[in-house]
Amino acid sequence: MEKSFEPGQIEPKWYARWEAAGCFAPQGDGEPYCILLPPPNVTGTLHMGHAFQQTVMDALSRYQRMRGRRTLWQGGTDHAGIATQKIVENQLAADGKSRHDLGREAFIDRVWQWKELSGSTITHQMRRIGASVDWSRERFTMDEGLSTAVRRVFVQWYRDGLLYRGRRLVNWDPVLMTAVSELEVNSEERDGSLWSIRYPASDGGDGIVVATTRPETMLGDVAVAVHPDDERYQHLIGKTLTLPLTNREIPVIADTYVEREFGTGAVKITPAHDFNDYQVWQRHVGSGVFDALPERGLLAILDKEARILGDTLESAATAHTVKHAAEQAYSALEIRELIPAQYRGKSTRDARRQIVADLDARGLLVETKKHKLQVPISQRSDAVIEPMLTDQWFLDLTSDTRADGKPGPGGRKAITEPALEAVRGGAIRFVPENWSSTYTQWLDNIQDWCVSRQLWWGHRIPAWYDEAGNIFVGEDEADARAHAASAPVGALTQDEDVLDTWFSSALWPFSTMGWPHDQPTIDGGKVVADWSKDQAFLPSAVLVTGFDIIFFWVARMVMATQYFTGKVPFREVYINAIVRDAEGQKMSKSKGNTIDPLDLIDGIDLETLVQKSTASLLIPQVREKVEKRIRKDYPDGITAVGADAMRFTFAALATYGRTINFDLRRAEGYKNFCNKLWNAARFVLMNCDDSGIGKAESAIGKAQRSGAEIWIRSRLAATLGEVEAHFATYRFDLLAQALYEFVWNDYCDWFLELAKPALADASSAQAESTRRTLLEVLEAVLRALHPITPFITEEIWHSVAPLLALTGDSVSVRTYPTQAEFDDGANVEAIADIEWLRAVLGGVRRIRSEMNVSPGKQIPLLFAHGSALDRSRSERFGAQIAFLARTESQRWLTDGESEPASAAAIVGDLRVLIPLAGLIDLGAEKARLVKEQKRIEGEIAKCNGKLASTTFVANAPAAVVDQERQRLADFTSTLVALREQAARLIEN
RNA sequence: GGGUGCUUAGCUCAGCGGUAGAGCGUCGCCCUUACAAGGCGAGGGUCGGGGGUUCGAAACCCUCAGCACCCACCA
Repeated sequence: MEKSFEPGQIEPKWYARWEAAGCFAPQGDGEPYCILLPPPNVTGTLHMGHAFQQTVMDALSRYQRMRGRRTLWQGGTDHAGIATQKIVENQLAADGKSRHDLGREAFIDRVWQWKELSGSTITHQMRRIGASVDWSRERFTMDEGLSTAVRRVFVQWYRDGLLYRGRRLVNWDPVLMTAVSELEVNSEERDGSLWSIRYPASDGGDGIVVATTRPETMLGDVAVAVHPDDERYQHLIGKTLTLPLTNREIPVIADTYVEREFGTGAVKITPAHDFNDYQVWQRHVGSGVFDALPERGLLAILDKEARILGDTLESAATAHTVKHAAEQAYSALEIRELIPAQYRGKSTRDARRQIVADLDARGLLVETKKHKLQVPISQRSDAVIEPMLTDQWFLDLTSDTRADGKPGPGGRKAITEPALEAVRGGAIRFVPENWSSTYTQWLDNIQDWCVSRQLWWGHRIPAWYDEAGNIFVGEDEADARAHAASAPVGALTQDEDVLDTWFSSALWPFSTMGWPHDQPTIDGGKVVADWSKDQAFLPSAVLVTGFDIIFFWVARMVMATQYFTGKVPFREVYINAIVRDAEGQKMSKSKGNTIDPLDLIDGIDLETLVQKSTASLLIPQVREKVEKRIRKDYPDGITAVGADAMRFTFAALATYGRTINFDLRRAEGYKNFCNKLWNAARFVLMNCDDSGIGKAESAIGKAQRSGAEIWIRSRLAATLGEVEAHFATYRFDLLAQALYEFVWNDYCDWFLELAKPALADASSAQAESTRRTLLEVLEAVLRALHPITPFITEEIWHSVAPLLALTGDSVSVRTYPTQAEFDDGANVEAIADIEWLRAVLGGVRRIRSEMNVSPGKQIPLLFAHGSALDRSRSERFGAQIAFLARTESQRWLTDGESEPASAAAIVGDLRVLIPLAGLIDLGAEKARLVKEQKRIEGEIAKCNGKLASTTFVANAPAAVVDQERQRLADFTSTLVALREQAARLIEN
């Protein structure tokens, strides 16, 4: 073995071997265990959050695989509709082109090329991380099988009356030119203005002053609302006002939605461009108020680029389909009556400026003041979202009855309720548990899901329209015709839109398992899934994911999977923390605080890192800022720590907390741990090579084990027990810590050191037994660590296993060690022995350190007082004490022999003496004893305080009281001994 | 406005009713034959403030303060 651990030299070869040997395919006939990889978006490369999550999933997969479960880690990637389309559009934009220049087909081809590139980058990264995904089953949300599932689901939901097409107010992104769901909209505070505008009464009175942040939408106003109890406006309720700049009359309505204290207490109602107004309008439809203009209440005054409608519509040539043409024609006719010509075709911004100016000119602008307002922002484009009335497809999640009026349950009962019940009833469990309330609260307040997107990249909606605008839904055109209630008028044209990317993600738990095919799914000549067999992996065991997609993905998977398979998609949802940088800041490219997991594994020099981090940044100021930050944060670049150390770091940071702050220094610390393990293995191998230890014929039995061996085995058993418990509760931090402490503090610091004297006479029975324990414990540790650090453990294991004559798999560590393997029952004495030894050595070392006795200096040691057990222990561990305490001699004080002036360590009744002669300063030792006395006196005072309390003695459990008494007794005898020693020094 | 977390050593975080812990950092002494990416030793905290429950509280309850995040319709 090399002298130090070089991850770069061992990691690459192992992954290739595992994969070639098919190690990651489900094997055996154990109980199935499945983890679904949240498919990464094919938008670029994986970041630290992915690496963290995948480390957790990989650790679980490898652990269960080693425990004999028939394990599948199902992997793949997601087409990520908007995000991916945008990346490719940006690439085109660099050449001054738009997707329309290429046309739909050519553009999609281009996106596929990008998908191949990005997808392979991602899978390469995952391999470097060590992810044990079964690549033979890798899927992509737009591959053939999954696309079939998408169509099947769409059609089925449609036929069950749960998917409907409707003209509704949706969140429109005017930059990306598509609808988005409410989840894709964030609210941000922005500086704006609040304008107060007078709407004169129709009868010539003063009318009402309304306050608005969006004056340009006034052209679409259908009413002004006031609070029903507002005395100021009582006389106007039911009357009409004249909408300024137009000749329209609009009613004053009363609605409790209005806050009397805000603004003027009067709100303009624009149902086509505001969600609240839409609801107010709906409440008053049919109340008689709107009879004069029922339809206009729904008319959008803005087009899809958020410009005031009008003349632009004349060139409706941009309409790509019958559907769009019809929609726009519908709007165009009536809207022309609504909108004065001078505002048509203007952007919201320009229209606002002009309308405010015009109002001011007519003396109707009462006041303009600064105002902070919450603005809806598109997550994808940062554009200000425009609520817009359009035709979209929705999944009904709210009604009790079918949308199409046929008998059957509606969305709430058919889809939402079962999803709530799954969590309430415990069929699905969140870890940590409190996330379940986040989930249920969202589902309780869910809205219908807008599933259509005006994009090209994605699953095209399987709906067709005839020339009369009738809808035909089917898995393909023929199917759609076959299921039609009446024959289509003229030719059919397929819907231009695609589905929300989360639509296919929602099906991931069963679409990847071959649903709905009865026959195996073949891709590229190989079977990737077979529903008849693979549904055994449903429900999967655990979903590992971030809380940011509980709504987007987790809830929707539950809804879809239950609806179509009758099963929950997973039994547990482990919500992992979000990875932040060392200062707790979100990682983002524009901040320059992202780290590519591969750069942490392989290392990267500063200049390359700067170049890489700034390459994709287009704004010079951002570029400069990022460069500055990187030069400050990583003055020497990033040192290579290897995949194992990175993984161990992630495990150690995986607490139940919500965020983890990733600190590079932590990773360097765990690289040292890997090195420690490596060197421990070197030591063991140096001592055990060719010794024949562990061969089947070896006669070494339990009886010959030394106290140290029994002790380390019992410590290992305890550690394995802890690890098992922590795996069950997803406490990777505690698990990593338990293993770290065992390897470093118990095995390396103590057992290896204790083994050295035992190995001195290589041919002795003691040496033989020790070698066997060294090997057995090391081998078990390697297996125990394997799920977290697979590469280094695999590498070392192949050197260690043959020495134990293990006939294990030639490719990989395969079974997980159990507590029972090392739990030898009664070992109380051995443990007490080692504790004694550690106390003796600790005492001597402290004296050496505090008295400034050079660590290399050999010292004489005297034992005094002690019991027969102390005497026996000092004899049994004489060699270890000599080695670890560097003694030149050890002996017991004989009866009647006077004790020389010494520094003393007190261990129970025993006193371990180091004679002063020339070695130790008398004054310093006195001071040391006094200090120690003070500490003990403090402890004694605490014990006495407790025991003096009658309520404590009366009420505390007997065991606690006894423990306290024992502590008092121990401290007291130690104090006595310390005092005696101090007195003896003074005599001298 | 509603909700969920967090506040423990210089930093990052475990502990969640019975002697305050870990890693990193700091300070000594050491190249001791696996490892200086190391060894040995040391220092460092009235567990955010204030109440309460209890024999006993960092932990349980109440309250205040600060921080973070999620949801929500003040135009």
